[in-house]
Parts: sequence; C-alpha cells; structure tokens
Amino acid sequence: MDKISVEKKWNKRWQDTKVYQFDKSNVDNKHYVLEMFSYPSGSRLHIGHWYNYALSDSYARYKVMKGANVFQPMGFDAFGLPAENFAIKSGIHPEDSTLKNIAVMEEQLKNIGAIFDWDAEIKTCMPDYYKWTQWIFCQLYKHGLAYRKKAPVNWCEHCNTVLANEQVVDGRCERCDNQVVKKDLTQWFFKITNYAEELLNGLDDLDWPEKTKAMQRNWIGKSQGGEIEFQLTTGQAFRVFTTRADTLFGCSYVVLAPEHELVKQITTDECRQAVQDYCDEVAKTNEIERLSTAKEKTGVFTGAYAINPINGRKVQVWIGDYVLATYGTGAVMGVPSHDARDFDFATKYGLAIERVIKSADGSDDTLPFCNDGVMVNSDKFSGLTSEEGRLAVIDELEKVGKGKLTTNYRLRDWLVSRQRYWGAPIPVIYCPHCGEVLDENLPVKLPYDVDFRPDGTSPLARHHGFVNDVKCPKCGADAKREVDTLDTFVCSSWYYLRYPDSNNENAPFDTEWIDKMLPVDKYVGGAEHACMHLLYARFFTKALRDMGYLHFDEPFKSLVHQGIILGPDGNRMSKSRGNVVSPDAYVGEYGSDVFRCYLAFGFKYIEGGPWSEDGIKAINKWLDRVERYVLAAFDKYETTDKMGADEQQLNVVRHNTIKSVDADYEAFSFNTAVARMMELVNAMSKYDQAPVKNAKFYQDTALDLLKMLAPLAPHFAEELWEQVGQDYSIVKQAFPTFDENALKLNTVEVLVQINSKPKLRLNVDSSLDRAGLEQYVLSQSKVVELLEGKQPKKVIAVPGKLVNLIV
RNA sequence: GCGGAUGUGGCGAAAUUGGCAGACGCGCAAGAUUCAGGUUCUUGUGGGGGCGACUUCGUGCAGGUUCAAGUCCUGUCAUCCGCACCA
Repeated sequence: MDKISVEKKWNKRWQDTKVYQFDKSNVDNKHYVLEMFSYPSGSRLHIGHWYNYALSDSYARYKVMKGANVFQPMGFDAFGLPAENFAIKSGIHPEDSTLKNIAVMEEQLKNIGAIFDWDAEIKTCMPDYYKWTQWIFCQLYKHGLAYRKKAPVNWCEHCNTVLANEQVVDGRCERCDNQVVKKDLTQWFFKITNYAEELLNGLDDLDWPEKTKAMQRNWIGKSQGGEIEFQLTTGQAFRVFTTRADTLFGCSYVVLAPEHELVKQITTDECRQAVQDYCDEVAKTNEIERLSTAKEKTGVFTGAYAINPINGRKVQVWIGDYVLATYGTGAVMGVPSHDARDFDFATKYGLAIERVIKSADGSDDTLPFCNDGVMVNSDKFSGLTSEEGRLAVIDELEKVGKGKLTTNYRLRDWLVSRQRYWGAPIPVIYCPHCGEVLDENLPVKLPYDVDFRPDGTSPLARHHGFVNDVKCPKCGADAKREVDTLDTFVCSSWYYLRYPDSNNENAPFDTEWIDKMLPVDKYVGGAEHACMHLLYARFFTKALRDMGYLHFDEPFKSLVHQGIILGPDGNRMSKSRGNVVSPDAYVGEYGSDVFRCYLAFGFKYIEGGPWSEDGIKAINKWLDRVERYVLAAFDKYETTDKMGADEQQLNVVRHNTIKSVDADYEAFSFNTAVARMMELVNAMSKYDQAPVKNAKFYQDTALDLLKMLAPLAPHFAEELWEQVGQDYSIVKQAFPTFDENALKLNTVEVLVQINSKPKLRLNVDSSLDRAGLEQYVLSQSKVVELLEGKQPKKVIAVPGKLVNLIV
C-alpha cells in the first residue's frame, strides 16, 4: 500500500463527508477531549506536538468507536514574548509572523489525520477572542479580584527595559550582559489567594496524577501557625509568622526582609550605610540565588531593637535576604536553638543561643534541636509539649492583642501585568478625576502600528493615539489608557470554556451550553504546567462560577501528562545540543500513520524516552504485515464452517486482544495495545498456514483487528476496510467487544512448586477450587515422584496459578 | 534542603490483588527463499555450569517480612523532575 497517497485520499473524504463531526444536538454522551493548545513560536510541529496530539487523538477516536460524542477542538495560544523578541530582531511584526506560523501548523495538524473540530478553532491573539479575555478581566475587577500594587520587575538599565526571568542569565541581561536590577512598578494582580483553600481541597476529588496534585498542594503551601506582634523600642510594630510559637522564649533576634516597609524608618544612623549597601546588593540578586541553600546566610543589624512579647526581652532587629517580603509577613523570629538556619546565623553573628525545648525523653542534648519536644526555660509554659505549647503561647498573646492563630499560604497573588506589546491590552482607563476606570467598550484593540523596540516604557505607551484618544467612561474627561498587556496565562486560563461556543459574539460563552459541555473529560498536556497553568485555569473556573457565569467547580475532570521524547542521545532536544529530530522527514517517508504508531509503540506514554530510528522501520514493516494477513483472510482458499482446534486457538487470542486493547486505550497505554495487536497478527499468520480455513471466522477476526487498529492508524485501516469490501466508514464502526465465553478455558496450566521452586506444569480442570486443586495435584504420579516419598508439611494452592508444596 | 518520581537483558519495554521475571518489538545468530541486496518465512537469543533431561544466579545496592517479593517494609546509592532558606 502506498501509505502516503492513501492518507491524502482519506483526509479529503473524511473532510468532505464530515464523518466525525461533533453532534451539538445531543450532548448527553459528550466526551470533551482536550490537548493543551500550542504556542506558534517555531513555524512547524515538533515531535512533542505529535506525541501529544496524535496519541490523544487516538484516544478520542477510540472513544468515538465506543459510542461517545467526542468534541476535540484545537487552537493557538498566540500571544507571547517569543514573537515579540523575534520581531525586535527581525523587524517582522509579531502579528504577521504569528499568523503565518499558525497557517503552517494548521496545515500540518490536518495531516495528522486527527478528528479536530476546526469549526471551534481559537486564536487568542484575535480580537474576537481577546475581547472576552478583557471582559473576564473586567468581571474579576468588579468582583474585587483584580487590583494594583507595587511589585519588582527585572530591569536592565542598559537596554532600558523589563526582562522576563528567562532573559536574565546569571543575574545579567541576555542581550547586553549588563547587571540586572529590581525595579518597583505598579502592576495588576489577580487575587488567586482568595481561593487558596478551595484550590487545595478541590484536588482531592480530581482524577489527576497524584504527583501533579502533590505539586499543586506544595505550591499552595498551606501551613498553620501563629502571627506574633513585636513592638519596636521606638514604638512601631510588625508581625512575624511562625509554626513554632512553642520556641518563642528562645527568640534572640528578629529578621526583616530587606524590602520590608519598616526598614528605612527604624535603621539607626550608625547602621544606615551598611543597611543601604546590603539592600542594594540584594536588589541585584534574583530570588533563586537569594534562596539558595548553598549560599551562606547573610544579614545586617539595623541598630533597632524589638520586644519579645512573651517575656519582654529586648532583641536585635536584623535584615536578611533569606526573608522574603512576599511570604508570610515578611519578617521572621530567630530561634537559634531550634532551627538549623537560625543556629548558623546566630553562630556567625554572635547572637544568643538558649535552649527552650528538650527532647521528650531528655536524651538528646545537642543543638540545634529542631524536632517537637517539651518546653523548658519558658516560665509557666515549661513542661508543655511543643504541640500544646504552640497553642498556649498564641492564646496567651491573643489576650493582650499580640498574637493570633492563622493559616498561611505560600501561594501568591498572580501578577498579570506585562510591559510588552504582543498581548491583550488591559481594559483600564486612568482619569484625572475618577482614577482607574474599566473600559467596557470591548475589545480594546491592540494597534498594529506600534514601535515595539525596547526604550524604557511599555511599547503601547509610545502609541499616542492608543494612549490618548480616549475619554473617561464615567465623566467624559480626557484620560489615558493602561499601556501594559496581560500575561498570556490569562488567555490560556479560559480557552477551554470558549471552544464549545467559540463563535458566540454576544458573550464569552453561553452559560447553559457550557454547563452541559464542561468539565473537560480528558485533558492531555505536559507536566510542566502542573502549578501555573493548571492552577490558574482552576482559579478562573471557580471565580466565574462564583459570579454565576457557570455552574461547575473544576475545569478538568481527568488529566494525563504525556512524557517527553528525547533526542537520540537521550538528552532533551535542543538546537544548542544539535539533537533535534523533526517529524517532517519521517512523516514524508513513511506517512503519518506509521509515525503515530511508532510513537504509540516505542514509548510508555506518560514517560516518553529517546527517539530511535530503528523503531519506526519496524512499525512500517508490521503494518505491511497487517496488510498481508488482512488481505489473506479475504483471499481464495479452501473453506470450512467448523470451529476446530486451530480456530479455537486463534479465537482465544482474538478475544484476549480485544479485551486488552480496549483497556489499554482507555488507560493511554498505547505501547501495550500495539503489542497485543502484534500477538493477534502473529496468531493470524499461524492460522494462515492451515490448509483449510473457516473464512467467515478468519475474516471477522481480520475486521476486528482493523477496527482495533483504526484509532492508531486511521488512514491505513480505512483503506484496508474499503479494500476488503466493507462499507464506509470504519470511523463509524463500534469498537469490537469480546466474548467472555471464548476466554473461558476448560483447562488451565498451573505451576507445581516444591519449596517455592518451580518444578512442573500441569494442565488441570479450570473449575477446580483450592481444595480440589490440591487434591488433584497431590494425586498425580509425577508429583508423587518429585516428592520422593516425603509428606508435604504445608500446601498452598492458588486456583488458576500454582500449587506450592512445602516439605 | 524539601517534595515527587525513576532504576528490570545489548536496546525500547512488559508484568491485576505479592504467584512461572523479561510479554511485544528492535538488534543479533543460524537456516530457507532470492543471481545478489532488500523483503518474506522458520528457529534461537538474561548470565554462569553441564553432552544432557537439568542446575544455579539474576529486576541499582544492603537488609527484612512471606510458602512466595520487580511488586510490601527499613536503610542506602544513582539519575531525573518540581519547589526553592516556607519560618
């Protein structure tokens, strides 16, 4: 078979006859299969796209054959930094390059032969999509979930621009190698932290990989503890968060984040220079360096003192880069005796170390002692366990207004402002009289004629018309537009809601309709999105639910991560390594079905692995083998209508294969599905040698094989289906069902072990129970022989498996 | 440092609840077909020992539980991923 030309033929016929179109008229048995949409940065599909899309499509096709009304859309996450950077380098406008890339990728995606519903296609950079992204921004704003505050960005003074983390290499600008510093800008945030608790609890009921759920739990990072107020000797106060209030008596200093608002006020004149120098240094380091455990903890004394509220002691106030302004209260207490890090810090700077917790049995007298134990040297609290003490200390402080029990989350609010051109404009207007006002005259169009080269401001700020041709919607005064754009994660946080209703011009989606279409039944995409995208999307769903726009709690009921296909050298494919394998040459040589089948067979789906060229040749040969035996079944030969021993043998394999392949597809275990089908083909090849064959049975078996293969090699299976005279189309066929009776064997082989060592295999009546099996085996002369006259002390019989005789 | 995973032949990998480790395929070897290469077909293929029916070792390493462990438990090493001093 010329697999390439056959693919063209069937792609066209499928499209012409709309053979697998989603039926919107009845969605009771809908099955929404979604793959993470792609970013059109390179112009062509890479192997990762294929691995994700082609095999998810096989799952979708399998679901169609199982009777589901499958909705499988495709689209493009089209805004983003790479297109803009490419534009700065090449002078090609991001819109032009993006739309061109999309056109190429669309063509390639169509050649996969996937059942994508192109009517539902989304491109996030088009006004008919980002209009609604902006609309959602407005709704979040109106519900108090969008707000502005100052936050640092990476700033290159030489290039006069904001840099993404990705553009900062070892603390320097990737373009000019200049030192990158932090600069505070007022930016927009979404209040995802309002949903921290629900985002955490909701994970329990999701059919997601446990690993992913664990990662999200850690990301949200809930911890219970106490907030304790320290008063400075100069009057001001600040709070620290601690999970170990039981160690409060051992607190000998406190540390503020260098960015803490009090630092400037409280630093004494003698310490001012040192503190200033330290803060300047910290501004140069990124968070990862700052939090590196390999680095020695550093800090400087501010000259200020605070009062430990539990015992009235005066303690020094330090600043240290290991305390983050964004986590907890931006201040921590130092208890050197019971925290390893504090111990190092105190030792280095000569601060007091006093034991206030002893081990429960008193046996461990080393410091630091970081486990729970029993309080000592703690006034009236001495003798309490750590667990009791934590509550008692906070309780005591609460009485005097100096403490409370709190829950702290690691999760931070989501910063959505980008000082970039290629994104959805933030629909806000700044009026000299009314302040910030939403612009609900949507879309706020992204102008085309913008100078997006970096010059110290957001590119849109330089577009005079965009910024200034606007009146305040409230009072009509001359006003100015917001010039930042939205993070592309905003676009991708709701696209799954748009797909089912992507042509709706009156709303982002119809509530009643998406309540029927959502949640997504199977979401497939990379594990790298475990914390950001998947969490943001869950947040959007919950926020929109609380506003009444939809009525379900979670966007993605079931989630699968595909693995990563590595280069032939076992490393991640990258241009710099020179190990990138393009799918194009293989698809061109063998066809998309062969390529898809190789991806299916060569890897465990969720793990991926190194690319190998040998594997694809093997699959090509195997499909040829399939063709030979399917055609052989419909060839002329001497026939019988009896089900003899040969037929029975093949029939058992046939039904076993159906049973296994069905379960394998459901579980995304494509490699074993192919293996089982190979076994069936091997059995057919053996049966083919029989001089007289049961044609009806042989042909039915061949047709079952084609149906099972159709999800993985759709064009190939469709072509053979036609060649053996079946009616169009195999896509519409029900997945084969297996006959339980065909699998029931009269006899089954059991293993006889003596002292757990395999000795003998016996065919026994499969209906025997434990006692019957034991009795039967012991009566066999061969077994008696093996026992050499000894009596078994113990007999373990497992019906259908083995009998173990202990002598 | 914390969290999560992974570790099985020369290679990709299989292996319900603990129940014959290595299915399926690649590669390799031998044979048949072929002028030859390719294709196709047959057989073999974890290591050691034995002519042999057999025997022994074997799932990163070391222990343990069990009649029985790739699977469960403890410890340990290595690799990968994620988060990053989380107070």
